[in-house]
Amino acid sequence: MTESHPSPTITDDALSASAATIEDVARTADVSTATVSRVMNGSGGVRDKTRQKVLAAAQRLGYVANQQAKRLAGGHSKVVGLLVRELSTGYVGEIARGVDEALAECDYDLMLHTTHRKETDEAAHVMSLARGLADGLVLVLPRKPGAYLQTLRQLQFPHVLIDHIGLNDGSPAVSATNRQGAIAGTQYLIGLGHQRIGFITGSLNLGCSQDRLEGYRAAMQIANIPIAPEWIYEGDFQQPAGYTAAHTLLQLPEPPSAIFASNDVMAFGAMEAARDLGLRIPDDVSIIGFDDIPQSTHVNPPLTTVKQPLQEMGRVATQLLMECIRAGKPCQILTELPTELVIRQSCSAPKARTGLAHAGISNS
Amino acid sequence: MTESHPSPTITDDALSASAATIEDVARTADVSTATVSRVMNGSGGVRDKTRQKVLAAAQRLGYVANQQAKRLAGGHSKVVGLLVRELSTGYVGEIARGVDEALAECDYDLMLHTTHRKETDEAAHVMSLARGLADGLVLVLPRKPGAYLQTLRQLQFPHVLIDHIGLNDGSPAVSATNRQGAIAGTQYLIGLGHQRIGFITGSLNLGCSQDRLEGYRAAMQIANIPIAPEWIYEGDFQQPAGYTAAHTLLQLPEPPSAIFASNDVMAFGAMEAARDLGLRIPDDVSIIGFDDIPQSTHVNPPLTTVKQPLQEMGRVATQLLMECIRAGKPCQILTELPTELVIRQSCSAPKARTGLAHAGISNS
DNA sequence: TACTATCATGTAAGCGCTTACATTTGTAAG
DNA sequence: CTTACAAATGTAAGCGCTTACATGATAGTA
Repeated sequence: MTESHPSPTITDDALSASAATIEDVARTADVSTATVSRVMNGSGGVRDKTRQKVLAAAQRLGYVANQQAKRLAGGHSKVVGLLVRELSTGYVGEIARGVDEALAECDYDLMLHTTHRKETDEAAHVMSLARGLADGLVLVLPRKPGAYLQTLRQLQFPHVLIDHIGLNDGSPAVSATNRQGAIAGTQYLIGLGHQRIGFITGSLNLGCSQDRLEGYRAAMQIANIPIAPEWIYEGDFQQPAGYTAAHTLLQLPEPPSAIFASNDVMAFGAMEAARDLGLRIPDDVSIIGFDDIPQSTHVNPPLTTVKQPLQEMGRVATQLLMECIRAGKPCQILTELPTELVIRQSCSAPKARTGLAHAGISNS
Repeated sequence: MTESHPSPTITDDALSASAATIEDVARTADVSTATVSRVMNGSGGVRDKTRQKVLAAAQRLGYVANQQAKRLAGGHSKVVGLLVRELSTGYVGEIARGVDEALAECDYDLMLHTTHRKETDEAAHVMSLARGLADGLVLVLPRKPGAYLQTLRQLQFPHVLIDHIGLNDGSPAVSATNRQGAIAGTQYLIGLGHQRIGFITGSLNLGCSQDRLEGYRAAMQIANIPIAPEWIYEGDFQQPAGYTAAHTLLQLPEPPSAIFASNDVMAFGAMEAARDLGLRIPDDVSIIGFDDIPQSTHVNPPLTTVKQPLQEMGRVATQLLMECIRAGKPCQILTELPTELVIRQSCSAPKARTGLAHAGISNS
């Protein structure tokens, strides 16, 4: 296709430019392709002298096996697919990093697919990954897994979910102790003396959002603090939602003295809103997040948050996946990794607030 | 290997569990595989009635083409490889995002490979991507491209470099106007009244680092300000280096009143160092970065920086790549995208000259 | 009605590899 | 020096797809 016209350097091309196949190596080493394959894959049963010969030939020709052909012929592709929503937030980045590291250890490659592109294609892409491209799949916070999860299971295709919607539908999954984390965060706030605590939820169609909300509720109930309905604001894990939520909450007749955002990104939004309203953090309002993404250390003030071991989640999920691949079928395990309260400087005991005298409407 | 023993549910398996092949579809639709292929690829020359029949069959069987086979048989894999160092810094994330978006538009998939794993394997992986896995390659800040870049060119394998080491060795590349950016940043500092300006370089084996350093030098020279050798500190683009550098610079007998870090991450380190030394930013020391990664807005104070259009670089590189793929060979283009000074709050006039120097800023 | 163009389909040869199985070679025992 | 068996190697059949080419169907023309 690329090279059809005769060129004066055909011989050269054949030797260097166009890629060497297993057959070229076989010919050069004067053995069969089977032997070359055996040598390249270390399958044994090859005399040492022959092995050397083949290795030398491969080296000389710069032979690199064609992965597609390899996979097609029944081998493994040494690729696992990673399905994420997008890569801009630190959240996914951290998970991806964990996945990548675990993969590196077993010499696998990563096929990344972001679903924020077109929601509709998600299923098609998953299937295409499963149908030949990858040996396994890690799905982070899948959007609409209903469409393919069952197929994946039917196909016995190795896959692991991270932060799945929460239904135990038989696929292995790893997540964090969301409920416990939310309880810890809320109790910390309560311990500081807060009574009126606002809560910004994540997308409520996600299991983890539900769990966090529930944790908040549980902690409040344990402390015997009734929750005013208007304290709970439905967000979507995006910064603007955090901003709007906090903006609304803080202008309530009796505003909360602390705000618990279901993830750090929304907490950032909340901080922005507070600042725009002329409120100091944590003096006028305490803000706590969830996730502990890298940025959390850098914001001003550094954000107190419930740490999710993101990287480790990726890592564990991948290791689980490798086991599935080895076993040739999904292993039905649900793993929960512990969350941990990371105390930084965005929370303090509540103080009498001066009020909203000057709501400076300045945006950079 | 996995399934060799006869199972009692063979028929069931064939129908639902094990994946449908083109042959299954052909049989179901009562046509040849060639026709199915033509339908699935929209190659035309199929009667409408037949098309419907095939489509229906495919639908019913849940048929998804096997990419490996497709690619092997001469088609395109619709995959491009993305080679990056790591994914933790926002820098790569932004680029990857641009790449991903551009890819989404042409319905390509992304194969991610991080080189921070093992430097030695870089070449092998590149070749394995080139040998079948991908249709093209985007290389971000490659470590040791010498080993394979030439091969890639010889193979006429479509590839584009981002932030390449700077040698114009014939591969298409996109980068930012590093020199110009550094000049702009330095001149901004000078305009504020700074004379003693420290500079933290990136890894000096990288072209972009050289260019930025050179830009700094040029701007200083233009302003006729001699540079004390100790003002220039060699960093490596990592936060700790920024910390150490600033820590050292700020404890000089005559410390600089401003520090220009070659990337934002090092600027964050510098800010940390300044704070640890009890210095206020920007009152006691001005700090400026390079890149404008997402975090830069969130740090305290928000970082003034030279923006590199990271996302766009990824996007442009990808578009370039698609052209190469279409053309079937690398197009020799060097693209430079403009940098832009983003003024936030980490720089001000030096303390000693407060009030005097605010005039020279040309940016409204 | 017979005879071409023209279009729709089928046929089959690979793509580069793995692997079960067949064949050859080497070797130790009879 | 056979004989038998294990180890090394070769043979060839796919894996699921694309695509040049062959074939059959359809329709237009004389």
